[in-house]
Amino acid sequence: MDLPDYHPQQPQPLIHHPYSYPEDLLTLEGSSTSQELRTEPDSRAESEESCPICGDKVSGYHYGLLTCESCKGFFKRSVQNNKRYTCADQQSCPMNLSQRKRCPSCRFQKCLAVGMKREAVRADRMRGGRNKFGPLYRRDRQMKQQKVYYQAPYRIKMETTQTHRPTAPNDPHLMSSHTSAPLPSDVFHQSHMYPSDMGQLCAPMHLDCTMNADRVLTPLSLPNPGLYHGTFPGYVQEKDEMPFSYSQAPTNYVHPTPNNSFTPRSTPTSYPCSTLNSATPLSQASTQTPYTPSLATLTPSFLSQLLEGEQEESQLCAKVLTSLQREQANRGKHDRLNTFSIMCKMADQTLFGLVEWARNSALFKELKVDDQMVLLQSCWSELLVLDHLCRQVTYSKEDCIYLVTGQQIDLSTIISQAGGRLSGLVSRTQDLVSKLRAFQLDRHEFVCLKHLVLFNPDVKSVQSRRQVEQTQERVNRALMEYTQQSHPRHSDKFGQLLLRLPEVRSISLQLEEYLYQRHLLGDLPCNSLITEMLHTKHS
DNA sequence: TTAGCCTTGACC
DNA sequence: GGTCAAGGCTAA
Repeated sequence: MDLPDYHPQQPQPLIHHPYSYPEDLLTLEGSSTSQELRTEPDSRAESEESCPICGDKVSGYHYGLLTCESCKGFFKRSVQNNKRYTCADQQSCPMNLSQRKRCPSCRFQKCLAVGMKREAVRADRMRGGRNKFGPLYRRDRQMKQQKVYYQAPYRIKMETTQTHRPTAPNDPHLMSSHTSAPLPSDVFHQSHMYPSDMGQLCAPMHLDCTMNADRVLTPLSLPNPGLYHGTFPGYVQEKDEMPFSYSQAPTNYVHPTPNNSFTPRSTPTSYPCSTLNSATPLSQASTQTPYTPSLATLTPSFLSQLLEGEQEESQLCAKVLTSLQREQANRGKHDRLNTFSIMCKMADQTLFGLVEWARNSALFKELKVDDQMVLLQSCWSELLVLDHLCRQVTYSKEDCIYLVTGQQIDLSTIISQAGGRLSGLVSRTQDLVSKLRAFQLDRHEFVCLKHLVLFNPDVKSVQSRRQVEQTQERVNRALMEYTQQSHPRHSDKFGQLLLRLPEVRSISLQLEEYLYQRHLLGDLPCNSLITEMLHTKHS
């Protein structure tokens, strides 16, 4: 498999500099064997570190971070001469020691992306002396000397900005050991509604639960996190891993406040139109054929019930964390998951949650099991993308990506460390996040979009096509009525939302393609639902 | 144009 | 006076 931005033959450099990085490019783009390439923290002198731009030997701090001499010179020339480069390709050229000269555009972009500062190039060209970054360089050096290496059972090798601590799981399933708690992989097993081949795909992982349920992931803290650059994580980062420790969840902990005024998932919904009070029960309504839209009688209850099936973010977070902790606990000290694998596991657990969500949907339950299967098989990646979008719009800060585990990662970090293919995917998704933010999308609308994606009558081999079609029309109508009433001044919001769905579809297809290629390279974790979904589709 | 080496000068 | 991160020089 030829991945233009993936170069396993050229191990990417191990890096560490004051502004945050995944310790190695392999964490996001590398193969699952990347751990073999890593060295122990602080085992190398600063001069032996690798340039975050090209991987060459670092010669010192230059314009904000540790870089090699050539990238220092390149950046200086570019800024001093006000260069404007153009990439002849797709702005995703590989950047390493042998290829750094090929595309100055991508090189300069990477310089900026990893944190080199234009303002450190002196306008007056005065030589010598110190610049304003001196204290920052000093502090970074001090931090490098600290050998704080927390022995957490689970580490994520990526610069993150913790924005909240998830609530402790209150789901009794999560509190108990694996002997009694159904693993997420049992979602299919327990349903007994899918053919055996589907069930076999999701064999339990037999993981031990080694952590207390009331422990949560928290970042290590530094005395003066505010002293650092905005992208700096604010806590000690080892060269090759981003440590997390477990600590007791504070009793007064509150889940992060959504970025906008969303109605919490579990909170009873209110509607802008007071006339929308009576409701047709979902089960009754779904049996109506043909569906006759009735604004005054259907929408509120219909939307409420759609929302009822939504999973609490804190519960999902706890589930994912528990699963990851089990996984790590089951692994040896030298067999830790790399970041890409951790991301896959997160996505996998999220997908289990989405399958569970669909299964709990009253509308979905009314479909034949075979139809349920083909619909889920068709739209799983779209649901993942929508779920991700919802999380970003609700919780993430600008220029950050909010993980299901509650951690935030600077977008620049991801873009700079991921290969072109993945960073392109991330950028595309972020563009969509921005658009949805502008629309002030709320949870009602998201849940409608999820249902619209799920109930796709165009899926091949759907038997009860008419039923799927009617449900989709019904959700469609509910969304339209809701947007008209909740945003009367934005008359076209409904249409604008629907226009985003092809982009969701396109991103999801790109995601599938990317994941499948990584799967062929052996980078995807075994026994994952995502892998099986990919297999089914490609078979 | 690149990149390795040199010079400079404020800060410690 | 040493350090080191700026800018400058120059061979390739």
